Amino acid sequence: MVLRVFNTIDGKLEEFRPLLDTHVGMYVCGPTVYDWTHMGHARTYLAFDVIVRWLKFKGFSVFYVQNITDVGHLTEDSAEDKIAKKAKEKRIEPMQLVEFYMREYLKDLDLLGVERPDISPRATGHLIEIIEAVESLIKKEYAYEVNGNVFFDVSKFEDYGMLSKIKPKAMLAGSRFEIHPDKRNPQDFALWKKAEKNALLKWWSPWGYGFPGWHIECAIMGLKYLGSQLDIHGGARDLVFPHHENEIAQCEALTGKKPFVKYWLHTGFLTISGEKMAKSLGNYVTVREALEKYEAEAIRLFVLSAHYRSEINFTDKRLRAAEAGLRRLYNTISSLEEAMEHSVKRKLTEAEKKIKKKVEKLEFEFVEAMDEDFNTPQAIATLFELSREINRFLGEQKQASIELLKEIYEALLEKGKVLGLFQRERIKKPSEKLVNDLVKLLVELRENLRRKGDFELSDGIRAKLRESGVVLEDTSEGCKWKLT
RNA sequence: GCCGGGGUGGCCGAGUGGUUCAGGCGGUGGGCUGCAGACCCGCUCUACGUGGGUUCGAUUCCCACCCCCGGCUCCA
Repeated sequence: MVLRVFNTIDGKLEEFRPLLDTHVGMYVCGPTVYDWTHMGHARTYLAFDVIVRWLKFKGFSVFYVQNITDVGHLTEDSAEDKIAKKAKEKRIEPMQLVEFYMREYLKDLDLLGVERPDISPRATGHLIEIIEAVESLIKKEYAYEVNGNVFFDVSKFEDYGMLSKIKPKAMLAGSRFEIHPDKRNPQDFALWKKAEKNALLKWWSPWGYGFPGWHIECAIMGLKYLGSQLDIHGGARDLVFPHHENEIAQCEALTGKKPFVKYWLHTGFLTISGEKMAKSLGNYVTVREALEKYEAEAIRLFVLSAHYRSEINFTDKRLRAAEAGLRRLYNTISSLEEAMEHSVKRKLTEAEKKIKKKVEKLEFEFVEAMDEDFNTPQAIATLFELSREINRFLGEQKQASIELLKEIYEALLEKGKVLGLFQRERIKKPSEKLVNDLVKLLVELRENLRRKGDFELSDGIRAKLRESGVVLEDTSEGCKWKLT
């Protein structure tokens, strides 16, 4: 079956064919690491995690690059580097701040079960490449230098606006941006910025001390690791303009190869109370906070219960619903595991042939759903249907064929894995608290038996517990216990 | 203002020119249970923003309108 993906650049579904038969070069814009990762970010990375998993499931080899931006991102009001600003506040080295939040970011995604990209290159590790690229763009007359700033001349790039459908002339209409006096045209964007004398983040360049503009780092790292043409480039919707539009301009101007990216994939926003979750709006929930309240796989099920391009609203009710749904799926898995323990080796009965067929049909529907632009909500629906069929089957059968149960079990787990589900450690190690609670319960129960004079049973409990390493001591102040 | 995306049953959320359909959560009735839970079955009124149009037939296509969200150099 063919995979079809929705390409932002022409706004429609297209058959997915990588440039080199089964090899996929994929780039996703990573975070600027100056603060905790929030659920809005997680939504995007979770979506692309499933996209990568599905591509691999389909037999593609995927080379996945996701950058870490650690310089060049400016605040709106003071035009100060976000990282430098925060580092100043905290009185620490900017790269110390970067290192901290980068590690926490990776940890957050690990906790959510997101597979790491193949490489996570950092902007500051590519200053040489960036400077070279800027020089080259100047030489090709796509860029110009004024007072230590280098700008990309948008008027030289004919296709500008092809991704976002924004016309350069119309751009200024609702603009909230103050135009830099050195720009030839208001829509030109900075490739290299002159650094203030006391700037914490600055590097020497042919134009003096400065730092890279926001869009160039992704462009250059994309080219460096994936070549002049990428199969997939992704990110959230808000990156379409200007970030991705500018990447196209820079890369195509630089390499002369079109298109820079074959398939542009963009995720919808995670909202909260119907509004975009964003740092600047202050309405965000960090991944860490979410994980304190909800299990990682419940968060995942919640995110995947809406299509990746749709908006999804973060509410407690929905997370709880996801938890309940997940519990249901896990119940089926447990039932299957239990059934396998007393299954038999024999030919399939009629009922077994029937369930086998149903499972195969639902597996097919799962694949169909995922092939249609990674339709996870529909894929999840087939998982629930599968669960219901299995529950019904197991309820009716006393024993079943071991081969069949194994087959069903593996089918279910495999589909779950593609979505990053059912990875939970199911053999739970008892927590200290649980042991305490259980022993306390037994002790109380035993006290009741002793009061009733049932010493045979109460002594039996004591003996059994001793075998398990729990020693009970009946004292005048009541029963005390300890572990051997 | 310009440009996108969207409005589906109590809540969430897929989908489609037509006959049985999503799916989940919640509620409710029943089955199974000594009870509870899990699980299964049923129900949750004419579900598809409003008004037109095309069509034998539209939630799905076209037009207009209303509302929501987003982008228009901070953003995943």
